[in-house]
Amino acid sequence: MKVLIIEDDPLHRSYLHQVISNALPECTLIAEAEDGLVGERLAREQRFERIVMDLNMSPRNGIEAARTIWHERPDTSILFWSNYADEANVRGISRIVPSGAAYGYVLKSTSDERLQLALRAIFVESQCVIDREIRGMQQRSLGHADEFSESEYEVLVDIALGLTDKTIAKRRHLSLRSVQNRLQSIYEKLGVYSAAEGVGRDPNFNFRSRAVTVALMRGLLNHSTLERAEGELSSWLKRHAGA
Amino acid sequence: MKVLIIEDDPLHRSYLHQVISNALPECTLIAEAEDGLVGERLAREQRFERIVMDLNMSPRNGIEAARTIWHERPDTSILFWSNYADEANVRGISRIVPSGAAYGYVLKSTSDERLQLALRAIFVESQCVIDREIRGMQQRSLGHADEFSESEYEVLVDIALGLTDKTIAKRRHLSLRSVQNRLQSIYEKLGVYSAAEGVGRDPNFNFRSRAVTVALMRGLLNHSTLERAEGELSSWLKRHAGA
DNA sequence: CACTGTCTTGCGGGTTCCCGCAACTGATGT
DNA sequence: ACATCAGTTGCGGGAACCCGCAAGACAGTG
Repeated sequence: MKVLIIEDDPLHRSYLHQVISNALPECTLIAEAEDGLVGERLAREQRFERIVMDLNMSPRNGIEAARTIWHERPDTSILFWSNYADEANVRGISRIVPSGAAYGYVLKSTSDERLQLALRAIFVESQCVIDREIRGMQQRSLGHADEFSESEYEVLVDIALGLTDKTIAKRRHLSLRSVQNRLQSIYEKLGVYSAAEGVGRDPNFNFRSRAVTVALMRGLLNHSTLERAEGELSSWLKRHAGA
Repeated sequence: MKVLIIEDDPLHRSYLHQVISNALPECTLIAEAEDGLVGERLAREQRFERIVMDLNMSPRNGIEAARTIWHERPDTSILFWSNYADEANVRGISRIVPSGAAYGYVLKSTSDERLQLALRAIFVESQCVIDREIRGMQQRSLGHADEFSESEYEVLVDIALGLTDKTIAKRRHLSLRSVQNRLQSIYEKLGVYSAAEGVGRDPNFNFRSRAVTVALMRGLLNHSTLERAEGELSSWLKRHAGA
């Protein structure tokens, strides 16, 4: 059995190395990569099927690396080991995980034992292991009324990128009014209408830009989501430059 | 000599502990705190005059802890040891450092030797040590034309919080038009007017909300700055509820 | 089939934003 | 005293935003 570690912090890397060799004595090779790019390369060249990786790395964060790795070998088992329980991360991962692949999401703050259990469950039993905190967040954001539908999420990203209603409409193939409807429900779900639990709409606020920071503070959006979206946007803008 | 470590990551904490005992053999006591609150308490109760602390912690991040610690004992020497070189952090620190206090800002990615040198320089020689990357950023943001004046920065924070022009004017005691002037220069300095180095203003963009994310991606604003500002805002809103 | 709930689109209009233009203040330098 | 330059304020207007209202589309249900 071979395991690949992709993690930029050297301390965390060596800690992981040690925990893995404890939890998986049958492991014969533990390789390390310090960012997403060399991680992708090692996974491809040495055909790793078991990977533990961090999410917040630069250049090339964990989600992007996982995307290309899973694209090349969909049966790879990946354990994400991250500091944060951002909804942006969870959403990003659930968008790219191939059906049938074993994966896990464990917070760095969990105990040694939990981490070891997760390692065995994923790499030996091919089970999926999601930390309780993450699951909780998935439920909360999925079950309740303030769930974000995929289309609402897209529009949220677009206003964060700073697009006008009109441009969003063009990009997402909607009418102007539909975009604005989505905006209204986004504002409502983000609770942007009033700072202090008031009922009415607070005339002190510009809902649009407040929505952006609220989404960021809630972890609904994060740095790398935005960078990725920015890239997609600029290529779209080039394609539609004439229009 | 006694040193206090304030750092939430246990691995980084023990690493710091080890490096400190190496670099400062004359040190007789090394205490550890895992967040800003207990850090403040320990510093107060046991009268630490030398502190190494992380910036990104919750609850109570490094800057807030440093503020209260310096408030109680302005001669404390503090070495900030952080992952990021955000302008928000640098700005936040330079706002609270008492005149004459020795402090340092070192990135976690620097080598052992540099960290050890910094420790001796600050805690033994009472010098200030700022990592080259940070200095570079200070220069870039201060020397060039795209420096942000303090007043512009305030307005930037306000639009990130989602205030309307009118409310910003009331809060900052300006006319409406002055606020908008500041906005214009902010937009210009952030380079929000066009995605692809065009000259004119891109009608696809809503400059206001784009400015927020650009500022965040550049590290001009960050999570904890915004939380702090949000708190100040809500108390201001309460005071001026009737007006 | 009728009923209901969700989603979309158009219309109209009040409000806010964005900004060019021009006048005024105040500080600085020669 | 005069010129200059940065910063502030008012005015006016075009564009964008926010949203209530109502009409249509479409799926699921009894």
